[in-house]
Amino acid sequence: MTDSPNIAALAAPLADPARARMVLALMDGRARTVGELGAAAGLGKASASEHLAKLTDAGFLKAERQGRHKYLTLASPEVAGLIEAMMALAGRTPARLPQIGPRDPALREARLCYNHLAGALGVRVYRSLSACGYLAHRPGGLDLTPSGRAFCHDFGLTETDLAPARTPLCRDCLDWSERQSHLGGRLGRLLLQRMEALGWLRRRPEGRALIVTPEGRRAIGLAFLPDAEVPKPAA
Amino acid sequence: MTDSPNIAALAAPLADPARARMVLALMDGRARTVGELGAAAGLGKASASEHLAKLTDAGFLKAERQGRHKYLTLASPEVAGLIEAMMALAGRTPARLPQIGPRDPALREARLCYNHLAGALGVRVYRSLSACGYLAHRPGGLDLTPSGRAFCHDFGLTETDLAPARTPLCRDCLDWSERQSHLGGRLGRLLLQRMEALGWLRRRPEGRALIVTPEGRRAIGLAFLPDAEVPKPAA
DNA sequence: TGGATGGTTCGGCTAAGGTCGAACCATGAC
DNA sequence: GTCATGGTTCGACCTTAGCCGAACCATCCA
Repeated sequence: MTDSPNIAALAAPLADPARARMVLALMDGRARTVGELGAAAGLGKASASEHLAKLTDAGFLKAERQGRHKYLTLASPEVAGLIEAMMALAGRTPARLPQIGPRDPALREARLCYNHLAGALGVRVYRSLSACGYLAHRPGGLDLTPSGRAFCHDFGLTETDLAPARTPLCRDCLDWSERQSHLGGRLGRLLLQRMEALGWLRRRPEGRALIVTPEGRRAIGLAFLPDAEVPKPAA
Repeated sequence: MTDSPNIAALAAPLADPARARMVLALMDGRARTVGELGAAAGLGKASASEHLAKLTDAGFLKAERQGRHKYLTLASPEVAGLIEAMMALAGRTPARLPQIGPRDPALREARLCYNHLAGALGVRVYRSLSACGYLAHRPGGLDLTPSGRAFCHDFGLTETDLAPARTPLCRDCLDWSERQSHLGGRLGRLLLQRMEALGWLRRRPEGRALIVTPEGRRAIGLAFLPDAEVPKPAA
């Protein structure tokens, strides 16, 4: 009777509004304490603790103790990917309201998705890299081409950054607000870090929205095609 | 306070085991009546009706009346895709049990995913088409190349089959048991239909598993590479 | 050592929702 | 018209689980 994968067990932890808000609050990839997440969800300590225990038991969250604090993060990029995918679908289901995507324009333009860049800017980077032949799309996922590798070097990434490792270098991630892919995986994280180091982007103390600095706006305009054509199938 | 997309509202309908079983029962793309789905979930008429109303309200299912029957199907390929993605993730979360993928080997080899071919065979077809340069992967999705178009003609598909339309011709679908992509979209459906017409595959009256006929096994061995290499990024 | 603070556990309250039988409504068959 | 049947609605029961205050435990600080 129960030979099927337990979708229900996977969905149940997310089915509570308070828990969903907590998970969403972690979508910027940063770690939060129990108290912070409880406050974000409008709960007391007790409820927050129970909810978070449920989420970690279900494998959505990972906990790490530091002194008397307990820091919670999303358990894996796969989890983050599922959440973004659900957001993308949730945005379209409410047939009653045209409320598509985030209201906050800053969130639409550039935001953190777990640990990489998302939003219109993330999609633009992804499309530009694809159009220039820096990313190769294959069935299982995504590869950095040799020319892409060269581009990354010019961009300031090191050999060791791009070395093969256990986790995939490139990864597709469906963008919630744009309904297109942006770049995740280790490379997504590295590019974001580099852009921060270059002063193009800055994180806000709160929230997932990223600040695009004036020089960042200029530099990105030069480095990435504004509305890249998708590579055409070979003739 | 509720400025975030309501993940919870999306997850809640799936969070009940009975409802999850019903949705899973529809993953073969066929339509079922309320009574059939209730029986599949082990429920009475009353409960089945209520659950199914909830699922259709949430946008997961689509209902169509025929006489005194009410036929339910999955609402869209997007929904089917989310379910398969959740199955893929649910298969890995139970850190306690190594229960990966379906127990039924027939289900592993070839099965219906909504309306196209999934399982090891579906992945093989997908990889072979990609390796032969028939499918072009681009950021937003997937395209049929001119040579792929020729292949489809040889395979027995018509011009009108492959004509542009509102719904995408090709679509990635993450395979639950294989953890790789297989081919969805209109082309996925057409290929499956063609394979059935050729007598390569047969549907079972019950369940999602497909029967691979002996001649089908032979023909598929000739038509599709057994373990195709993934196309390498351009040098 | 004592106090402040973050987190967990416990107990009790309450609301939500799943289940079923029974009544009811519609459709189709005779 | 009458009956059988698929589906929905209603009412009652009961379990689940979310919520909080209070007690408790652990850690850090003074």
